Amino acid sequence: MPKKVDPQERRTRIADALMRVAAERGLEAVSLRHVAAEAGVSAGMVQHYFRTKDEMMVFALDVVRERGQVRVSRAVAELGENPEPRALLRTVISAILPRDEESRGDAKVGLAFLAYTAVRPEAAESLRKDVEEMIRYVQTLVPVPGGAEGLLAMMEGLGLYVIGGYYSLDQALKVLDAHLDLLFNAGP
Amino acid sequence: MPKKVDPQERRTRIADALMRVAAERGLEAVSLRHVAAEAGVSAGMVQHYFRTKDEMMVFALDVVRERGQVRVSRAVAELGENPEPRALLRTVISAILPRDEESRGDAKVGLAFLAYTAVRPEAAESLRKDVEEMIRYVQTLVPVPGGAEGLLAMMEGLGLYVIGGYYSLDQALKVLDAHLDLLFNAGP
DNA sequence: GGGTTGGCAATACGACTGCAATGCCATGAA
DNA sequence: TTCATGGCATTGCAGTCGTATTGCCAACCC
Repeated sequence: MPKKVDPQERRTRIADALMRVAAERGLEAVSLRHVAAEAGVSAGMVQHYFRTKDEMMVFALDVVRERGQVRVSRAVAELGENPEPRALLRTVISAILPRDEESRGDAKVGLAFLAYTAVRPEAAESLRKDVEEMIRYVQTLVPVPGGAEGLLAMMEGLGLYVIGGYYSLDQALKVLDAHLDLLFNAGP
Repeated sequence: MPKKVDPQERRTRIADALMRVAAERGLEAVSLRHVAAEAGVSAGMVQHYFRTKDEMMVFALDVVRERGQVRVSRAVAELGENPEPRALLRTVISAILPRDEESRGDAKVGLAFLAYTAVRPEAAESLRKDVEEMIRYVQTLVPVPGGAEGLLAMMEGLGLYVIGGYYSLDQALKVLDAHLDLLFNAGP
């Protein structure tokens, strides 16, 4: 067995290229050849690591999700032990909102994938699991009934608006804080 | 000058077909030939009314926006004169959320266009105007500072979740009502 | 050091794309 | 009736797509 490489590394390398293409030119510009060119490899190699385009897409989607989770975990870790629910929520949500160029790109790609899965429900499962998990998690932190779902919805919407350039990140955070005020003053 | 037809009617007819294709199979399945087939006309005719594909897309986007505005206007009209701000907001927002199959399709297409314009800022202008107008309008109705932006963001997020199938429309409306409770009890 | 095998490149193929060019045909003006 | 013209259909073209196939090449085992 000759030439050993790390397939996982190759795959994420390719997926990274995919995400750059998707963030800059949209998901519909994602083709084997474009991704290969962006990754600086041959189209044949892309095919070697992803037997089909859909396989590549699903993998890339997973990478986006994972990077998001890492961002959240890191932000939460910086918060120390036993943080207040409100501070925790703010940290989690502001870690999810598009902050720098990387997370902005990820958000764009995520949006594109959302539209993608809105029509291919079979590819939506991993997204679905994430969202439901998130809802349950936030529900344990929000003191107002029905408030968790609303807060998450608002988060998504704020993300949309930030991507679209309607709000800056600062404005979005102000709106978020105002809403947290509402939630945590109406509580006990 | 022979055979007079109504070009506007033809164009909206084609745009309708475009939207059916996009709602069922995604925006990337929108091609001149598919749209033509769906509309039951020849591909040449589509080309005759839209010199380029982008022209067709932009037109279709406008149709989606317009249909949304009509839905809102109708719902508001049914409300009678001088409605309470809260009732007005609830009516407007629940008219925007995906309700029946038509508005659900429109929402899917809108989502796809959002991803589309996230990468083609030049096509986003009409969307942008709509959003900003909406923000200003809602600001006149919400008694809490920063509450309008949050409410709209929440609306967008709820729309996403309903499209994605995470929430039913009823659940989304419950969440909306809970949030309106918060807003209008915290106010004066 | 020959043979085997994993890693990758190159090519070919059929389907599909957006778009331009061309042609037919019915109509209304002359 | 003739003919110019707007409305539309057809066809062709150059390019890109995803995928299957094939072949080369370097590396390891024996």
